[in-house]
Amino acid sequence: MAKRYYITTPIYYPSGNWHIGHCYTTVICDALARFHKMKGEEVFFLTGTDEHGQKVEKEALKRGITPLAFIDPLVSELKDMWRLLDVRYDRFLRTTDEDHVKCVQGIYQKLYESGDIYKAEYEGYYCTPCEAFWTESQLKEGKCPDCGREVTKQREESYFFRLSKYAPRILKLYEDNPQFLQPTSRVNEMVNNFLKAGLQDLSVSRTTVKWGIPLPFDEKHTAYVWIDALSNYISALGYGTEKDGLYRKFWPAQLHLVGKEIVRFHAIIWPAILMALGEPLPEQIYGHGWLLIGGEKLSKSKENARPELTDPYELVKRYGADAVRYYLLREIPFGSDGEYTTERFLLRINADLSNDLGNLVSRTQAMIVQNFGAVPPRGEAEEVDRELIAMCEGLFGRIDADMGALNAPEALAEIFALVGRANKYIDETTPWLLAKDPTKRARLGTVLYNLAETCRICAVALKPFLTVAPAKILRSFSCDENAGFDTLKFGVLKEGMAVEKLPPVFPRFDVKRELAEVEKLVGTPTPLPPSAGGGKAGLSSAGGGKVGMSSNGGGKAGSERSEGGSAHPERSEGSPQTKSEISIDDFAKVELKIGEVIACERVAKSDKLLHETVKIGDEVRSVVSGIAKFYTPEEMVGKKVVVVTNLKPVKLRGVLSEGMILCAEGEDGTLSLVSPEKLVASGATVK
RNA sequence: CGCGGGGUGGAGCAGCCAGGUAGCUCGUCGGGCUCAUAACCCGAAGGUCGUAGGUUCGAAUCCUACCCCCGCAACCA
Repeated sequence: MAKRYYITTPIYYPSGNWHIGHCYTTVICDALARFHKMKGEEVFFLTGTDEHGQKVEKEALKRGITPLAFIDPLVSELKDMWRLLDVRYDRFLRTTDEDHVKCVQGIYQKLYESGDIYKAEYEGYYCTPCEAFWTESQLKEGKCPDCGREVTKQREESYFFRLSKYAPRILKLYEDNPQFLQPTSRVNEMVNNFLKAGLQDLSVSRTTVKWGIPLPFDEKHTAYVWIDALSNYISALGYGTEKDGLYRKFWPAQLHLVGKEIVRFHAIIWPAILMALGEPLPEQIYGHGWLLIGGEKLSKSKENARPELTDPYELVKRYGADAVRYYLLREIPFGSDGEYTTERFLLRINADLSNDLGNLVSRTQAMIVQNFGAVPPRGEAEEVDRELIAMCEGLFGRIDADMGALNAPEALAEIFALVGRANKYIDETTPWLLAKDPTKRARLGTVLYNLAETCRICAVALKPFLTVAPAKILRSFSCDENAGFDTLKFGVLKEGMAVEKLPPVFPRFDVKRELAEVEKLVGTPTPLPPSAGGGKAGLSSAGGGKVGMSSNGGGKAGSERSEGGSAHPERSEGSPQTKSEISIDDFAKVELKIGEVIACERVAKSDKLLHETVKIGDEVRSVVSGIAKFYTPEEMVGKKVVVVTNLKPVKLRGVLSEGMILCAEGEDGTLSLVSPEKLVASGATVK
């Protein structure tokens, strides 16, 4: 029986902001799935969406539509994105799918009956703004650990999962099984942060959220979104139903690939649930790093942030699925965070795909077509040939080892080492000289055969990673584009097979021109880092935004909230510093007035915030600003400042802020207040 | 003493766990080649491996202390 391989992505929370981070996780999984399929294994690749929870409920309510009406378009967008990137999953699970809902209910029922889920009063502390319950031990100095605001004691009825009971077994699991959680640094994180302190029983139901799965034994309660979400890994296979053939075949999974921010749920809660159910545990949880967007890291200075094109749709449209897949699989250092910039992207695909691989195919095919018209006969191998052939023969073993360690960048490096070797081989054997000497025709044939065969082998090896070009290359050598890894040996091409000269498989991009166009597309021009570009007056404060790779959505790690992953609110259209052109009407939406600071104090337990009382005409407002590092409360008093007066009020550190004071931000991040040049009465309009 | 990651030629990184000539990609400079997508091949320059001690015949690697950067916790409206 064929070996089986079950691999999953997290299920994604439909926030309406599908970004390149989602692509990263999913493309790696897709490459792994394809790789194992090509090895002849039976593969099941699962992805999907996590659709329940308070946040969706609220968003839908806000729009006056049903949750599903809100979610459906987002889900089809996501599926479109996978189609664009040639991601081929075996199932796309939505947590609103009927079979999933039934399965989750079954899980609750079973755990309830076994006593692992029990009903209790949740005497907790409620933080109204966060809508979160906290236990006494979770509080920080008696305040909400999430936002630091006051909490009130309340009781809520809730069902609990006996997570505490499983802590020792989970610790032992890590010890006995170093492969279970990777990279190993994550193990320390789990052990130090959570397990050592001892686990609390986990509240696994909500009465405040309606958009979710009702508990079978108590309809007033809705399933906790993380239990709902995690269950997808087995519900997708029909766990607990009569049709559990897939489950029996594929469970336990070989790999749950997740972003590092949700490792905790996968490495602690999920195994505990499976233990409680008496089911086998997945073989491995891998917590990958994040893709950082924009900017050449550096300090806090946000001036270095460059506008980057990161919209996956745009990227694929512009550069093709292969280029995007290649970059994601090749450039991000394995296991750690990586950084995306348009420039690096372009340099990478130009250097590897166009210059090395595409050009190798071009020159090989050109010479074959010019001199033979088809695959030439293969003669006696010389020393140089043998070196190339040996490298071809050993290729599969090397990439198999790399992929076994989930190391796609290294596997690709191996393939491109062979591409490089072949380019060098051309210089060593100088086929264009051989072609001029009729007595060397046999040797020429051998050289070109070796090159053609190397091209074919590289194409086959690249198939899990790239989905367009390898097939094209294989067809142009009259080879089966569906070939598996069993063809990764030297000598498969036969004399006389037709060879077609392809147009450039990967056309080169003019980096300078692309960068300029991307800037135009995304917005503001790039301030050259070393130049004295000066500061920017900005409403915006976020710099190079970080994009969470694959937030599963059920709230940030460490919190008990059910509100759902807002892991990447920073990036809206384009990059934060990049504004597109607007009309005067758009500008008119912002109401700016002159205000006078009449009182100012630090915000308690905050190192960045000042709380100003600002007089704007007859009105007095409370405003909080993140400028404590640059201005003392004393010097603020009496200042005339520009205030955005129609901004939606928010609470920062528990203090109400009813506006924003404009500042210019210097190159080093220093903030400087913007003030009227001449004497103007407070309340005056700024336009 | 909150948790975690990191500091290696101009840029991005590997090497560290198991100490033994500091390596890769890109960039720069020089040369070669003309089959090829101004691509390809060769060579060179460029490094106090964050700092200071220690262990050792020998330290980027092991130990100790310290400095700096980033992320999270927990705040830039």
